[in-house]
Amino acid sequence: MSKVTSLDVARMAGVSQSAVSRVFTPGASASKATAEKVKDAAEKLGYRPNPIARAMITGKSRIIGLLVAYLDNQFYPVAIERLSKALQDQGYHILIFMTSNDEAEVDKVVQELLDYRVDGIIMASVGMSNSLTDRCAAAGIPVVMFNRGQDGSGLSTVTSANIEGGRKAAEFFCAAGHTRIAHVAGWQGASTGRDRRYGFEMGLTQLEVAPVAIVEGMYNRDIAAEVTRSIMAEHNPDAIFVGNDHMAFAVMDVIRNELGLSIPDDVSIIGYDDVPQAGWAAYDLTTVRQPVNRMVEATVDTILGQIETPGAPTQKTEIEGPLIVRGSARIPEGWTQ
Amino acid sequence: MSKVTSLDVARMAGVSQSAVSRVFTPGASASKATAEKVKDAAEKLGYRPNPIARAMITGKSRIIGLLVAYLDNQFYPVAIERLSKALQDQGYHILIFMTSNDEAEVDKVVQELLDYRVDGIIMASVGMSNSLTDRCAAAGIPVVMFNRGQDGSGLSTVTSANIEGGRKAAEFFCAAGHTRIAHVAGWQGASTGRDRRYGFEMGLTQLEVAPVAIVEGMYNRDIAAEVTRSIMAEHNPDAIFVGNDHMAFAVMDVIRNELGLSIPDDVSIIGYDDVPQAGWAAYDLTTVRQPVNRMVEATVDTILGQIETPGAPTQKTEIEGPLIVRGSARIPEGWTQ
DNA sequence: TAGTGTTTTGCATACGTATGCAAAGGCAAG
DNA sequence: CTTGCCTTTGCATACGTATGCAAAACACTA
Repeated sequence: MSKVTSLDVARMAGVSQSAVSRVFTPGASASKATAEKVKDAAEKLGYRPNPIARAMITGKSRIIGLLVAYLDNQFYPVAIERLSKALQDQGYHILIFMTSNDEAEVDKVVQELLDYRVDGIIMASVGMSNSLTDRCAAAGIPVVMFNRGQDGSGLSTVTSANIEGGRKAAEFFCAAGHTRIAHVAGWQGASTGRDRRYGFEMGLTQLEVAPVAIVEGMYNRDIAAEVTRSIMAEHNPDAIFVGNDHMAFAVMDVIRNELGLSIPDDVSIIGYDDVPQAGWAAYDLTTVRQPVNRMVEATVDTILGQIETPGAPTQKTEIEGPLIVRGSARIPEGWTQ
Repeated sequence: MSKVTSLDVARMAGVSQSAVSRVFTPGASASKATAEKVKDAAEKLGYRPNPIARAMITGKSRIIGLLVAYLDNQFYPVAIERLSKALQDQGYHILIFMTSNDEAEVDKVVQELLDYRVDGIIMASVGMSNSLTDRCAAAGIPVVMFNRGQDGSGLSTVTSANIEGGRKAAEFFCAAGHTRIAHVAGWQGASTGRDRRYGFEMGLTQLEVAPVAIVEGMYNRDIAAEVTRSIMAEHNPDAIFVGNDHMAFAVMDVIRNELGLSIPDDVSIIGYDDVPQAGWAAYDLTTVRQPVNRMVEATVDTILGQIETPGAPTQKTEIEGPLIVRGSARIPEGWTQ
């Protein structure tokens, strides 16, 4: 039974409870001798400090709350895996919550996280009401938005260079000589969706090409498939930039298997994210990579920085990702970059 | 600042701190009148009970530890999403850990969970040393293995009917007239891998068919691809049963894109799990479904049951799943089931 | 040896809640 | 009005640790 407390250890080692506490508290003063005695006794009794009691005193739980909206888009499982490992290495633990993007639900969940006195909150592709960001700030709990910006909130964010990424897709299509270009955009309620679209449109404009269609796919597979059917029927595009890989797979399925067209001979496709499946032979998707590793690294650095240095300024990190050229989009002649 | 305690509420409501506590403790006695006063005051002050302090007293944290090994196999993200939502609905929270299947690492992580006094542990496709199961039992912390059996451990398990599933694949292949049948098995260190293989072999034996090859794919995409190349070169099978969908996609990629063969004309493929991608047009995979919803339901019921009724017997739940017939395997004539 | 500065140690208390116990209150039957 | 029973309430304490404070031990110099 693991009911052994610091007091038991103290008695066995012949010291006070405070001494035991200090031995297990990094940065507290304890002589070499007592540390030895205490560690021995602790070992013998199988003592381990109780994190709950510790959190009670210090107000620090060494727990980080993680909110995630989607798990069907492979990008997030991968990111979570990395995040989780990185934080574990730093001695933090993750309290995970699945939530929709419904504001009321998010607020409820965040409130629970605040109750738990988590040391920080990471929101993966989830938005947060302003009243709630205020509450977090008031409680001194740092928040980092992963793969999502939030204007005017003063929160730290980590994203890829979405505008630039959208522009890259536009340039690649134009360089390959496409003229009937469409865009199945991500949810316009999210900054990623807006930025990629904006960058793409801007890129086309600069090259003096007008898109034949831009429709919203909501980052949802079924909706993406549905709008693809309409776009193809109504505008017959020869190139489609899709707001993320997850939707791009649906778009490709419709084009190849329902319409019997060939990719990239009839239609070129570019996605966004570079999830693992994008590299699988069945899709072989040309896509703008979001550098998960570096995004995770930045997220962890940011949140730990703010935890350890309260009052540190928030950071907005934007990480550039390359266009990964595979076989789903026609390759411009002489393309080297 | 959310530093308002039950004492503050008590003062405002003109009652004792105990009264406040009782109002917020389901099943404690409090009169209608004081409940009213207390709730009003709490509302006004923005009071919320501190779960940490509560856990300190009761020894119950309302946190459940979740260990996961893989997230690249889509089956687990989906399961986690369901698990998470179901437990949230019951007022539990999830502390999630990513871990390899390395025993030392698992033990370390579980020890941390024990430190946190979690109310229960769910292990998704992860094994646990016997010394550790003993420790959990001693600490009175129930453990449920999700999608993994563990012989002789006395732990509760929730799996699908893997042996039966393997047999279904064998019968389907034989009914379709396949004669050169192979199996890319899952990791034989896991009960799922062993059971599916055993059921498959048994099914073939009963129909008096001998497999041309059985090799281990380790539930790993790259390894599965590699063994597929060997199998195809050496044994030229006309049907392959693959230990899970995740590997099956790799197998299909190799067969279609590297070898230029047709599925199912040249080779029939059956997978296991029925992950969302299996239904996507690019793969259209015939597969044995693991009924995630019911498995999650059983897992939640089991663990909550054991939490609420300490000393309740462990349960081994096995849930049968149907063969989902799609286009990746030749369909036997007159197949109706 | 005395004196000074630096560690180390123990004591006591605090963190925010739940709960056993006994006192107080409410209500109905006699 | 008393008796008895059930409900509600407050008091006090406990959970397991961290930490400010002052006493004690130590190290070193003069």
